[in-house]
Amino acid sequence: MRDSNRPSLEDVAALAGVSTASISRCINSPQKVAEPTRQRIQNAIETLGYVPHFGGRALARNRTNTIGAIIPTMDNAMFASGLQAFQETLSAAGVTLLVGSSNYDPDQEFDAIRSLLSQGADGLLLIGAARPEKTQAFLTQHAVPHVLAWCCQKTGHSPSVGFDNQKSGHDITVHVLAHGHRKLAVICGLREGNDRATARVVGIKQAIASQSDAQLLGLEECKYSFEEAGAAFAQLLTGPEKPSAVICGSDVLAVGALLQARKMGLRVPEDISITGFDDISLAQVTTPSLTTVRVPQHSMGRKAAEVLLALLNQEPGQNLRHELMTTIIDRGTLARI
Amino acid sequence: MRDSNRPSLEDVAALAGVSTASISRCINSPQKVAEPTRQRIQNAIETLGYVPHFGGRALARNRTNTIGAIIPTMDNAMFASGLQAFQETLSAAGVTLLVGSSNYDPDQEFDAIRSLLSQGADGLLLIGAARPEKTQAFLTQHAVPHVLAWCCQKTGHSPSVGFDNQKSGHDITVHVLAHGHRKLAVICGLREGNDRATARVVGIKQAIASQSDAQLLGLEECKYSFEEAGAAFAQLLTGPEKPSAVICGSDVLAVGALLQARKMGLRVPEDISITGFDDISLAQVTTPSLTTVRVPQHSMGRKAAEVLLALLNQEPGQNLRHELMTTIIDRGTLARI
DNA sequence: TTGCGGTATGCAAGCGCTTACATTCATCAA
DNA sequence: TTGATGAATGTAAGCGCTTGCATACCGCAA
Repeated sequence: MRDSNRPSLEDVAALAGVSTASISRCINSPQKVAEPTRQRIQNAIETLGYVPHFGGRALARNRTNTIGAIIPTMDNAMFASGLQAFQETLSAAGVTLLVGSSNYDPDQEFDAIRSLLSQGADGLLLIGAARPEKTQAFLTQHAVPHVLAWCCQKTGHSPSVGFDNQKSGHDITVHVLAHGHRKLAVICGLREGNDRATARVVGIKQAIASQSDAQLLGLEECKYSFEEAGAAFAQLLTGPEKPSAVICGSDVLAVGALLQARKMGLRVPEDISITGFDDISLAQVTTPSLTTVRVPQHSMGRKAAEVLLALLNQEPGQNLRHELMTTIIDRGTLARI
Repeated sequence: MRDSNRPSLEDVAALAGVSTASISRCINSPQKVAEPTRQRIQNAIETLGYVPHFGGRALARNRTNTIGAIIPTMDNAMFASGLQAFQETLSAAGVTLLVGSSNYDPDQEFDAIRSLLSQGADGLLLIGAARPEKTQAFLTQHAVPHVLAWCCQKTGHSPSVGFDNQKSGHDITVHVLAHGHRKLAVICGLREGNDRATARVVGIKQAIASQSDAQLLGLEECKYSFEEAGAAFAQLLTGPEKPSAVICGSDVLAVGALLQARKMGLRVPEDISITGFDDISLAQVTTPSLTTVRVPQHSMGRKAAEVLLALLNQEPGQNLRHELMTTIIDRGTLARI
């Protein structure tokens, strides 16, 4: 789009025989322009194939109609469908999505934030609530409109759309305990800088602690990959006491564990139970399919977009904290003892 | 970022005691500015927390350093990891990614193209080669730098980075035939407007045709969902003759078929073989895991970004057509007869 | 000392659009 | 008929940045 013969407002104005102001009005608030003129302008626009110049517009309006989202990764499906819903909602409102990824690294996230803002993002979608002081300060200093997703803020000042990770971790654990399991183990993602993973574990531990005869035999942290999760699973089974259930902080981890269990000749759930978290499409596909926690990704993405748009349009009286509910999906990897 | 107290170049200039031109130079080509001045400017920038204004810059330069990608959907993992690699490569070059989605609909794709361009995208990533005349004309008329991915163009004038869908469809079919299968059936995505799906089927049919005693018992088209694929699979088994192998145009379809087969009490691959396409993570997770065609998503995404960047920088002598190779991954859903 | 070449910096003209304000013109009540 | 009113349009001043050109300055050879 850098052909020098790109038509400008002026060209359209000349063709239509009106001033540039009228063209601009015709585009941005058509009702301010008389019908016949509007027709003439429309024609001129079409014959020239005129498209408003983004930079000019952004400069004059001081607004880009662009929103940035920074997600840990698109590689696994953990965020994909939430992001898809987010994008669709924005798109329907004429706003475009800029994406950046952080690879679960706070520094990379900070860079991505700066980069997206310098690319003109009017607002941001961020995952989770925990971030370094530096990042937080930057957001505050620049008064960046933003919403946090995949988490829910009871306190703090950022709008958020998500669910209570700790409670969900607690819930699934209670569910596992209710199935009679007493010797548990946990596989979770790297918790440093990842408040969702951290909160889930807190919830899990809490539930275990409140059941006097239950014990946590081991906890392994690893990256979100089948291989690492498999290794973590193997590690958990090296001790003298074997867990009867392994609670995983994500479906990706659970699937890695499941695959490894099979490799080790363990039957799931007869020999050992495994639970996941997220309910991404992987979960319904394994054999047996995964008992897991369903996260309402789609509605979360949509709602997050709505909140952010409301924020940008300064719509008053909006509820800026949305807590969505997770559900336990009972499938085949959790046995009753 | 629309706080009125956002510092501008002028503010920085005042603080540093130099002209705005020097600041601009200091940012864009530091070697043109003497060391002590540069120091002073840097300080000023930091203390003010100055960030260049995107619109101003875009206007003056007539370039946004932004690239748009329009993919059918992020919902399933089919494009996610390619997109991730694309984004990472762009990001390393200081370019930001805008995303749009088409839902496999040419009209939506056209809208997305216009929208991304009007958002200032310097170039575009598009999936596949087939698009309506209208869209094609638009791209040509506006001289939009773009690269096609997930396909490879032998002719035509658009740069492309991808693989030969037809050949890959042919290959997997030959592979199936080599396992002794003679009664085949196919499940593919909706082919209208989807040249990848179409080409794969062409390749499949071609391979079947060249083996005189092989026959194609049926072909079902459906959306990329487990449910629809399951229904398609069931449909294929209603005829008097049953296929011994079902070739699927995507892993999502294959998994849907696999799930349905199990539901119908069919053992895979003993009673019926199933093959997939794409090798997304789903494929290694099912039981048995999926025999499929691996698409080099990651290198495709990276390469596509490289080509597009070269295009934008007018780097000469670049090879603008890249054909990557697919590989057949033999896992557990294809039996030898 | 003078003049030259080269480097560091400043000046100011845009880039394409939006919008407050000014102008024009038709309409209508007094 | 006249002045007030308001709708439709035009005028022109920016928005914040880049960049070609002009200027100032320095060191050095003649």
